[in-house]
Amino acid sequence: MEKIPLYEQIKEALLGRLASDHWRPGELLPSEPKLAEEFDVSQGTIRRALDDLVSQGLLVRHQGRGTAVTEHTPFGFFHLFRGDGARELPQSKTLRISSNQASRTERDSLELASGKQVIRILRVRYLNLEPKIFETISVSSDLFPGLVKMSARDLPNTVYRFYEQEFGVPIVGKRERLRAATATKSEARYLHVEVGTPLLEIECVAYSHRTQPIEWRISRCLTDEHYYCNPPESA
Amino acid sequence: MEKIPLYEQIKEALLGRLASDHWRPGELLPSEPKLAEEFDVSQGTIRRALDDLVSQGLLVRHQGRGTAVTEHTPFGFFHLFRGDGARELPQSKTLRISSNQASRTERDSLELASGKQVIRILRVRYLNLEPKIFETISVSSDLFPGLVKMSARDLPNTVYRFYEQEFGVPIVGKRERLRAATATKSEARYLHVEVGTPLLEIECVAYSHRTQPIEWRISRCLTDEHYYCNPPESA
DNA sequence: CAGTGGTCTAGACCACGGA
DNA sequence: CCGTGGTCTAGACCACTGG
Repeated sequence: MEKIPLYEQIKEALLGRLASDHWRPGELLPSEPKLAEEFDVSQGTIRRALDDLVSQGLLVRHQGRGTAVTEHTPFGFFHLFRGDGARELPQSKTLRISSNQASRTERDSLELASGKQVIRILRVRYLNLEPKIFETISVSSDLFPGLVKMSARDLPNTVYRFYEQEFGVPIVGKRERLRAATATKSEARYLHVEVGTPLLEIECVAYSHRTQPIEWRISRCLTDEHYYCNPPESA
Repeated sequence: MEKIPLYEQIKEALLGRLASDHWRPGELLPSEPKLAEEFDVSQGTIRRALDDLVSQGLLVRHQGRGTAVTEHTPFGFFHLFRGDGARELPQSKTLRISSNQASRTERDSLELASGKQVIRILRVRYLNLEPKIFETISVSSDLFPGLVKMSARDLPNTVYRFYEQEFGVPIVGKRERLRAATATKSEARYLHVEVGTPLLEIECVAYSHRTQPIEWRISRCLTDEHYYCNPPESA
């Protein structure tokens, strides 16, 4: 028999509601006394559950106002900084959106059954108006119906909010792997550098609640004027 | 007037004892009721302070045993993984230990006054017996008296434990910046690759308690068979 | 077994935000 | 002003560790 603490059960219940869009990002949750009454536990137990979700980054507390679902800023997940430490929001130009049979790597990363389809997005991202990142994104076709028929022009700059608003798929965590690489011919063309220029390769799997993988992404970045920061800069 | 919560004051007090080596790594702290009595607060307040320090990675709890000062494993801070996800401990060969006037970058990173001396350590690190990392380390001469007179042969494989045990300087946090680079002539020689081979450059400032910078390090890594992982793999 | 941390309760008072 | 979360208390019972 498993012995699961009350606050874990409550976390799980709240997680379910968050995942199913029961509350929208930015929306206030019921107050702690309300939740305590609903789950028939003490306020302290509710606090413990909420605290955990806050430290996971899913909720934000505001004294005097309430506890709200986190609104993910475009910055939240972007780890590239300018040499002087300033943050800069990338502009994106989507090159192609296509649908394909998932490759072995895509199936592994996204935990897809063999034979499943994925949607691939190819884009170039600009920092300070200069092309700095060449990026390929893969997501399951099942989770994003109709995405493949979108025009490249209509794909927004930052896709995580878009995933959430258009397809109800929230991105709340990611795991990244970094390597050094060199520019291929096509990357060199898009990034205006020579073939063989060193690039920082960031392979990223983004997760929704409960660690379900949603998106697999490879970003190949020019780091002549930027760097990847861990942990992200405070400012 | 500042209003500082009790648990923050207690954290600060405990932090002071940790920094001054009042308790050794691995050693058990007094129990929660003992600490509560000593600080004249309730056990809950002590728990809150300890919880915070645990989540900072400074303490570890063991139900039924007690709360202990974290012993930092050599793995704790090493973020390079093999392609298959396995962790591997690097072997190190120290090439040179020297003392120099701190450069501008070193002064900035280590928050040193101008004119201060630093000790520089040059080494090559091996993964699976192959040279994979070329590393330069800088620390303040003031904090590590006598280090410069050590033989390169006697410098241990992993230096953070060494800093703590020999000089009473604990490393409890770090900030890393990553870039793509290419091998210089001397790096190419030591790493057995060609000049221009892409390298992952990790610039790292390591901190002791209360965010005092202790060590500045640049690691230039071959990532043909390894990657940098964020967050670190669970296993 | 005694002592530890882990969970949970019920209450108090405070600081802040918005109406 | 009221309702929110933030801090703090005092106590209960449980689960685990060690001798």
